Amino acid sequence: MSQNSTGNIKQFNLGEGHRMTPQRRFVYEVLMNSTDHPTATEVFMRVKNKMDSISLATVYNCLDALVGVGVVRQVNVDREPSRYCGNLEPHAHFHCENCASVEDISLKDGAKPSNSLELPRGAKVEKFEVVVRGLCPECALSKKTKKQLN
Amino acid sequence: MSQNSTGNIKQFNLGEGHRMTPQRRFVYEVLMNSTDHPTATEVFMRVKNKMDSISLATVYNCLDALVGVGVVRQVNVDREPSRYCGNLEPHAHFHCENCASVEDISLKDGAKPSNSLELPRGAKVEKFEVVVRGLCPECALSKKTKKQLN
DNA sequence: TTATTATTTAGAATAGTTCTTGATAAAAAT
DNA sequence: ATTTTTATCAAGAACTATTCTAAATAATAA
Repeated sequence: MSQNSTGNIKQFNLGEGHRMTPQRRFVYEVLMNSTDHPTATEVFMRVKNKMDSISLATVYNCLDALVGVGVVRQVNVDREPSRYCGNLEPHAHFHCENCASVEDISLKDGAKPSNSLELPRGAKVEKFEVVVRGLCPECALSKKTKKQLN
Repeated sequence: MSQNSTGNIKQFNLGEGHRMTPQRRFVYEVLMNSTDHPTATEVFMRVKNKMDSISLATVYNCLDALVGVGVVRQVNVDREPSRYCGNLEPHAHFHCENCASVEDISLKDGAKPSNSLELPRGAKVEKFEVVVRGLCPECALSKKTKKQLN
């Protein structure tokens, strides 16, 4: 069973003028049961297993709504397809240039990436996005092995 | 005169099998004379003033070549059009959600954003990208003023 | 000079995302 | 309950930044 089973999904309202529909609930559940930062299309395929009638456009709508309400994060790495993330804790992302996986990176206790920046005086900061690009441990290992064989 | 006048543009080779063509030189000069992180289309328009025959596809080709050689940085914020940056010093970017401008943010002396991250053991880090989103000083001020008027 | 290779150009193609429109469903008002 | 209003869904068209294709051009190597 995944780390957040369907039964444990947090209940919440979407706020004034927004409805919690079955489609939105399924999209939310898929994200809470995923740690691999699926794209909209991947979310679509996973939800479609439970609700065959759902459309890709609806998944985009639902993701927009959930991101807008703040219960889901949108993660962009370069101009690749947007990915979605149910982890609301402040964290960064590691993007593997070989296998294209995206993993969460947690922040060291008390450390803020913003502490190392000379922020513009008077600017109002809304949020930080930190992306680290490179090779994940698995790909770093397999590339090294491959290089040794040549 | 801009901070890097055309006459002061650094000379460089593109390496084995790569040619420094007039198109590439114009694209490079535009970036060295810009601090506003133009998009490919904006670079195209600026180069077109000096070389009317250049095409947008060529600007994309040139930008790719210059980024590949490492004399120019590609900056992505969300999934907006890629922007290009002649500043090779390690730095972060501030993106204004109101006027969509992108400004450089310098790093505090000796500080590395990576120091605040729990990087995956065994990962091979290629580069960091730090984006701060919010309101630039000008927009923060004008929004505050507008709010006071209401 | 000839052959090879890299580059440019214009336009077509691609792909993720957004938009449009009519249908459906939920909530509010009567 | 019934009507009215509003929000959402679904299918496909439209949009747009970027990449690809193919032919022409230019530069380099032989």
